[in-house]
Amino acid sequence: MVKVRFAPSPTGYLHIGGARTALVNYLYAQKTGGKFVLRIEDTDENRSTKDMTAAILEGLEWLKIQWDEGPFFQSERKELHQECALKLLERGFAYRCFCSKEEIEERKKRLENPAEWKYDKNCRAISKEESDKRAATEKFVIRCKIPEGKIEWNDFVKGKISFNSSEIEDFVVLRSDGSPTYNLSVVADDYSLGITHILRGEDHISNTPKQLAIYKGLGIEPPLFGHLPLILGKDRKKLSKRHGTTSVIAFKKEGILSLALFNFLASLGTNIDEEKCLSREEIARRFEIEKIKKSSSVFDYDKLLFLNGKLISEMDLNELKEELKNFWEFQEFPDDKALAVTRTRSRTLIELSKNLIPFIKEDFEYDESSLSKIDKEKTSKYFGQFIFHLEKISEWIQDKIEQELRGFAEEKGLKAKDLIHPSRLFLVGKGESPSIFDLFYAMGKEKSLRRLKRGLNFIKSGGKDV
RNA sequence: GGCCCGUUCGUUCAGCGGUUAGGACGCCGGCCUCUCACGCCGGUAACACGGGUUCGAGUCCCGUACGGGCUACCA
Repeated sequence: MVKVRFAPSPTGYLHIGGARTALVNYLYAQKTGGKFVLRIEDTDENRSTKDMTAAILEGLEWLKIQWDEGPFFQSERKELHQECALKLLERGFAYRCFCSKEEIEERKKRLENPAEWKYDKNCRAISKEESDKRAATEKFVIRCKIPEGKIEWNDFVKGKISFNSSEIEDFVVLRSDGSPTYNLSVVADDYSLGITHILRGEDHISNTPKQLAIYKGLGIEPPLFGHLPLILGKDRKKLSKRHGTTSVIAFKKEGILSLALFNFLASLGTNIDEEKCLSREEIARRFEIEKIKKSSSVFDYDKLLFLNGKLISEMDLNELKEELKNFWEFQEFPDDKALAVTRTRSRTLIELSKNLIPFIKEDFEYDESSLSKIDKEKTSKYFGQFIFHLEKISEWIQDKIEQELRGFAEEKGLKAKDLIHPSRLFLVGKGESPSIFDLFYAMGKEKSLRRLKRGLNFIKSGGKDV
């Protein structure tokens, strides 16, 4: 059975790149009926925090990327990792290295090009007896012995990838303080958890030969590897957790819907529909790991907004209401009619809620430029009568309102616009809104007339609210 | 610098030896119209370059250029 994992290190919020990796793993597990494991790689004492762990879980939960097992914490599995290091040592695939950091630094500096430094295998030659003896009194690290030849694997995203062993140094698997190093922990955990496929960012490609060496040293079968192209920012640089604006939770706060982000992430590098939002189930059904692109893609916020806007206009109304609640700060909640006329012109929940405010809040301000555009003279002269006409309407629906408005305009020799524009400004405080008749209808007779009267007073008093 | 990976419109996804190189976002224009959106219609725009292989190459191979990743007793 397929078993995959997402193994973030809690040194920052869940960002877009991590979420994408998690998503691909999740989708692959869903598609194959396998299991998806969550493991927190919190072995970096200094940088890992509980808060960040919680933040990552929050991000995953919000996106509804559900894991089947875990979260496991790498920091709680140190003994296992150490056992593996010892086993490597016993089997002769690792050795103690007594070189101090200073000594290494010294030798490195002597190189014509220190950047090309790789551990010089100085301690590989030390005999077992001597090593055991020195171990009692000296500090040491354990290094993995990289075998001669080539290390290669058939990456199921990238195809065949090959490294020359000479390019890989005998890296540290166990530090001088006895703590395991990343590559060792990963292998030990992936193996003990029974991970069958490792799907991770391509920034891990260079770790793979090292991990393969450990698998070999341990005498165990390695899983299959697939390296996903990275998601790049507009500058075509790796999108990283250092870019605060890429945090998943930040998108939530910006009024992006979880399903929209889910769709957007799923569409990157895959042939999954990007014209409209699909359900999570449908995405999993369509997901094909073999079709993931080899090249990286740029994060396009406009596309996300498009998807989000589309979802807002088309999703189930009750669900939309639930989502909106997180962004709504007034006691009274807008009704279905108000939602119906504003949703198609809102790309985020924040926009939606802004568009809805005039339906609830009475004392909004009038937009300066829209205010300057209306004819104050005509408005003062005719609006009182216009309001009077509206008041007479018994059945408050679009057709009747329109009939009345146009009729009144004609009667007074006005253009419909002369009534529509001020009405719009008085109803929502700005120059843009749904169709005026829809707006009147959605707002209801009572509220509409109250706003109209307030507006008229405002104009008559020369710009003072009364 | 070294090693690894990549390269189709500005962005994104198709195309998997023979296509007028297609869709979407964005942008531009039009329709609708009371505004802004939505929607609909139309337009703009790409196979990085050079060699091969082949009757024929965006599709296969090799270089070059460019881009990215990694290069810790971090994960």
